[in-house]
Amino acid sequence: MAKIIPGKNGSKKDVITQKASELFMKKGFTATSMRDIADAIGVEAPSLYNHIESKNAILKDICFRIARLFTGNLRKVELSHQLYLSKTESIIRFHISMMIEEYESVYISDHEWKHLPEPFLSDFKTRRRNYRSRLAAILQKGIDNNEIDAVNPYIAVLTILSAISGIESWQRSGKKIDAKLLEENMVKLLVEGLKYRPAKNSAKNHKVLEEQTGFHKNMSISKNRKS
Amino acid sequence: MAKIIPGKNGSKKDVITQKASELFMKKGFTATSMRDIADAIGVEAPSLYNHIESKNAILKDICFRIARLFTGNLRKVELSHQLYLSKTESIIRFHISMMIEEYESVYISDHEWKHLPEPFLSDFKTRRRNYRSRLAAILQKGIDNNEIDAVNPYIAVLTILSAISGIESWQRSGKKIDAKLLEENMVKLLVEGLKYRPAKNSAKNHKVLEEQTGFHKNMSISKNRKS
DNA sequence: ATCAAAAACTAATAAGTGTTAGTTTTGATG
DNA sequence: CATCAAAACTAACACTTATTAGTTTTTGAT
Repeated sequence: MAKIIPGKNGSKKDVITQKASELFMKKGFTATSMRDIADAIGVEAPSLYNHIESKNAILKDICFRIARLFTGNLRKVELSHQLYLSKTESIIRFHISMMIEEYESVYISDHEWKHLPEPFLSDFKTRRRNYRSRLAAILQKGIDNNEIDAVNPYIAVLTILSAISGIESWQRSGKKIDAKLLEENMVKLLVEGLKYRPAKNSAKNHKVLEEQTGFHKNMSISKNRKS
Repeated sequence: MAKIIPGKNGSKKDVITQKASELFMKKGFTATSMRDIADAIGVEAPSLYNHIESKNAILKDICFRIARLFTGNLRKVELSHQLYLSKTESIIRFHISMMIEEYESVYISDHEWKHLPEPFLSDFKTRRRNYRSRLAAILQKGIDNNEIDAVNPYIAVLTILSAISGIESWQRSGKKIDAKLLEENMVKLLVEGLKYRPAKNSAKNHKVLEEQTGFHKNMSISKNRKS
């Protein structure tokens, strides 16, 4: 009789959750059956129900655990004393490291949350909206403080978060990139884009582009800077 | 007897593909049944097979149509005479406008491609890899040319593409943002992050951050610039 | 060794899946 | 109106789904 062997620091439930995460990520939540999970563990499907409540409950556990981690970090950053740009950067770094260390769970809570059953679905969406608002509020204060350039903070939040959530597909794509290199490059790209830059400093560089290509005419990025 | 009413400029097959796209996006490919699609159109499920080959074929059509559009644009940009930063910007703009105008199809080809049946799955993955490589090559030339700051081009490509693919969740989130505003803000964030900036120009701003928070010590973004 | 609880098993259920076969209805043409 | 193909229908198939019920095996403590 096959059995579930609990890992060093995890219950049998954790073993199931972990194998399920792997499969949810590889095949998607709906396309993964209880039999798939059971097979991967080496056990019959009904046996799983001695440890878990339902397939939906596995998804719920994954999504809400990740949500708690992100919310916990956000609270810590909100209470810290840093410049708003630094707060933003440290949140970005947290997201990246979560994506690297827990990418299966984070991926699932990013991509499969829509299959949560009510009332968890509504709850999750509310928390998600709330998280983004609080992050946008930090950006807004950074803008008011002249640390961050005048962008629409909601668009910036969305851009940043979705940029980071794409790391997963990179993980999977064979060339595993060094984590530190990945983090530094992404932070650079995202934070440089946010930084407030007095107009004079960037004028020189812009000029070059205008002269050579008519850059300013139909595709300037500085034209609508105030909007 | 209910029937499929073809739209102004589309066959009955197009009607099916379009309704299917809506549902694939809202519920996911696997969670959407042929009966769901048929119900949404107001017809019985087997009737669909007078117009389409299979459920998988609907997905295949969606994914490869979008792939063709992106590849077509990329070729055009590659052949154009612009600075590499401008090429990058115009590709970014194309992605954003595709996301706004065809967000259901683009979303599906971004998120549901893994459910493609072979041999289409392998084909799609190859095209995807290829597209990213060509985009990374443009960035690399921009770096060599001192138009783009020295980042890892693969990471930059990934960051940019996934940032843009996140627009969808914004569309859905109620507050539909003005398309032009969205585009300008995203382009600004992403292109500013790429731009080559001689070290001197940004020094002043950096100084402020260092003095106030010890920013440079454990979370500098300029330290590892070479890596 | 005994006994109870935990956890595995088999069997079964009711519902849902994509799809095919065969039949009827529809709509345009002569 | 008659005809014929296009396109709808109903019925059915062969599977798969998550989950429950009931039974047997395993495990660990006495």
